[in-house]
Amino acid sequence: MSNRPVTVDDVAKHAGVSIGTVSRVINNAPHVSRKARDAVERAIDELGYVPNRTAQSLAGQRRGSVVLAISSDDPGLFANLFFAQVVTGVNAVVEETDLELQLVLAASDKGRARLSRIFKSRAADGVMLLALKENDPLSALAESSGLPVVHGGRSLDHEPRFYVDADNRGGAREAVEYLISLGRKRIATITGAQDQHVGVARYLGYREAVVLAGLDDSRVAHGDFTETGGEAAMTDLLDRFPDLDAVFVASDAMAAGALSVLASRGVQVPSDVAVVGFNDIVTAQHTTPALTTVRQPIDALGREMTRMLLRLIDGDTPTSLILPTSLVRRESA
Amino acid sequence: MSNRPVTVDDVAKHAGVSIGTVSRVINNAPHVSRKARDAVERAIDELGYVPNRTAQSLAGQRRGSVVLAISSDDPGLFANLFFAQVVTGVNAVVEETDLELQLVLAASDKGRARLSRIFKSRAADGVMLLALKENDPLSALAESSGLPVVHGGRSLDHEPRFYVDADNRGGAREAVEYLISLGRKRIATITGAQDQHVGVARYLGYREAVVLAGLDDSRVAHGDFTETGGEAAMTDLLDRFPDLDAVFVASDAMAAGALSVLASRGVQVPSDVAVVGFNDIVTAQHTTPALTTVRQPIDALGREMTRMLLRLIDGDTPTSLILPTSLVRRESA
DNA sequence: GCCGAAATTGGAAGCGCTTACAGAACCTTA
DNA sequence: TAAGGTTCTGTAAGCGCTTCCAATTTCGGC
Repeated sequence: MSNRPVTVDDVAKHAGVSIGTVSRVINNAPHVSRKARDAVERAIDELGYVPNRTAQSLAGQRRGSVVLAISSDDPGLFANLFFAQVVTGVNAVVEETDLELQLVLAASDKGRARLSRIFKSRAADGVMLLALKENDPLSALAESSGLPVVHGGRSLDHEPRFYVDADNRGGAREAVEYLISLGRKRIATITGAQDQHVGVARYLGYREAVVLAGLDDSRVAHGDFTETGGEAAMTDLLDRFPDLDAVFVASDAMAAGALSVLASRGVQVPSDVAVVGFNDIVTAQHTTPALTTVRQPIDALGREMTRMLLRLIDGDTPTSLILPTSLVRRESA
Repeated sequence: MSNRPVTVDDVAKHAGVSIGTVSRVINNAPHVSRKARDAVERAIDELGYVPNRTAQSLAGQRRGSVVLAISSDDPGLFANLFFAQVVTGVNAVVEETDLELQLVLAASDKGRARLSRIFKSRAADGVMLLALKENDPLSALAESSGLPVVHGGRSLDHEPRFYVDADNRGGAREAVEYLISLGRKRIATITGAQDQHVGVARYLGYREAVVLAGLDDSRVAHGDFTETGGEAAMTDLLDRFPDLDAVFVASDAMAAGALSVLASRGVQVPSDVAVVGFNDIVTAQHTTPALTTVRQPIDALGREMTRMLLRLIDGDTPTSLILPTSLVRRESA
């Protein structure tokens, strides 16, 4: 066992060909005779040769890696099932290629700086960006970098060129229509942050459904997607609209908060007030009562983002995608 | 704006020095005069130069990246808060360096192959391995690769050279001692998979506490860490030991299952039976009643693994770490 | 104001690969 | 069988950087 790793030269020598030929075999480029190819492949096997990615990318034009970047202000945000699931989906597709997956959590300035260096120095073949801040300077940088960039979700200020998003508006609308079909008439909503596209879209879905049914859309409290935010909003709602008979909550976390407020006030769910959440995080199965909610295809989001990025890298021009949601009926509505 | 990225040569020319000097400045190596350093730094600024990582690692000895690998058989496993939190911790430390973080989910053969290529071709400066299978061939490969490797958790068959683990045994023991301090006498346990170190360690902690207190340690049902496994085990326990007054459950997921069985049998928690879980996943706050559980410092696990790896890369010899757990008291005990 | 040692610098040789380019080998056709 | 294509193959020039070495400069002490 030599200590020095095996290189193309070793393979070339062993196979009795030139390094050019070895390289062609590795990249299965044309213009290699059957005989030469066999010899090289045997040599690779016998020597246990593994190409040096670094050298490949320095010499060639592809970097050999894609990055998944999460840009937000909340350092704890990644500790969230949502991202874990996105990563799973991304990985499933990346795994089929020989690309490497690089993760960048751009919650801090350091993280952001790192990401912008990647853009500037084109240190990857492409980037998937989950930009959670509105007006994220990174989005602009990403677009102008010339690197293939796929966005997860949209933002209020700017529709990215290529993105994959869930049908937040449609999902919300479906949820509310379901409540209506249950005979509920005084339907409130707890919205998510209204400075984010997702928050606005779900609110819009609510209004759309309520207004189309000729119902009152004024029972609104604004939340921030967190559990405590949900508690506050539910309390507020109950105080202002004691007559409400259903609530569409723009996230499961907020819904969990809402449920506990409802319970502590002695309000029966779903008999007195029906509750529907959004996201279908695991927790939704364990609330009391189990939460009826809108499921987002999160791993599909990851998968489709990655597929889209790969096509972009290949020079294709994919079209952005809106993934359908689905209502998961449990006990709360 | 030229299209060609700025290189050392450009900087050297602009600063009126040689590329050797530029390189020294970049890597802040000694033997550079104040004057030269200033000139180079100014040039870097003015030109917006960003070193090409690929070239750096090809020329130098460091790769510039570390990998976080999760080796398991369950493709869905990563979609688990545990990993998301580990990643958060890892990222926090990696972010302080100029290393890149590469993620490898080695659940499939492809993933595993990828990981072993990394080992063989030393395509990273080091790897953090969360090997969840016992007897994972990857562990052996990792050790023999000569690359710095830090393990998260231990395995039954083999104590890794460098690892970070939670104090599973001590945490379990503390949980059971707490139940004892509550006056419970007939304490059962639902164990985790007994072919994993973590499962065995928690079981050992249970026995240690129970036996030391002179109580009976025979009320045991084996689970598999899943919710349904917890349900089955709880049912079994209730049938075999109708007199039990407490259960230490080796994971929160199983505890959730146990709680629902308890509820359906009309057993009051905690008055009839006290329940303590392990892990403190988010769900633990939302069960009914809220679950008393042992918290693992998961992000600390990620952080410490990374610190350990960095030291290893620097040529130090760190010592393995066992991180303390803490009991989180909620309503179930 | 001179000497040797130490600090600084430039230049060049790679790192392991890809990719023209040009030459060699092999087929076609007439 | 020779001309004119094709298809292979080897060679060499980089990719952008680090680092070694030798050359140059600087500097303290006499």
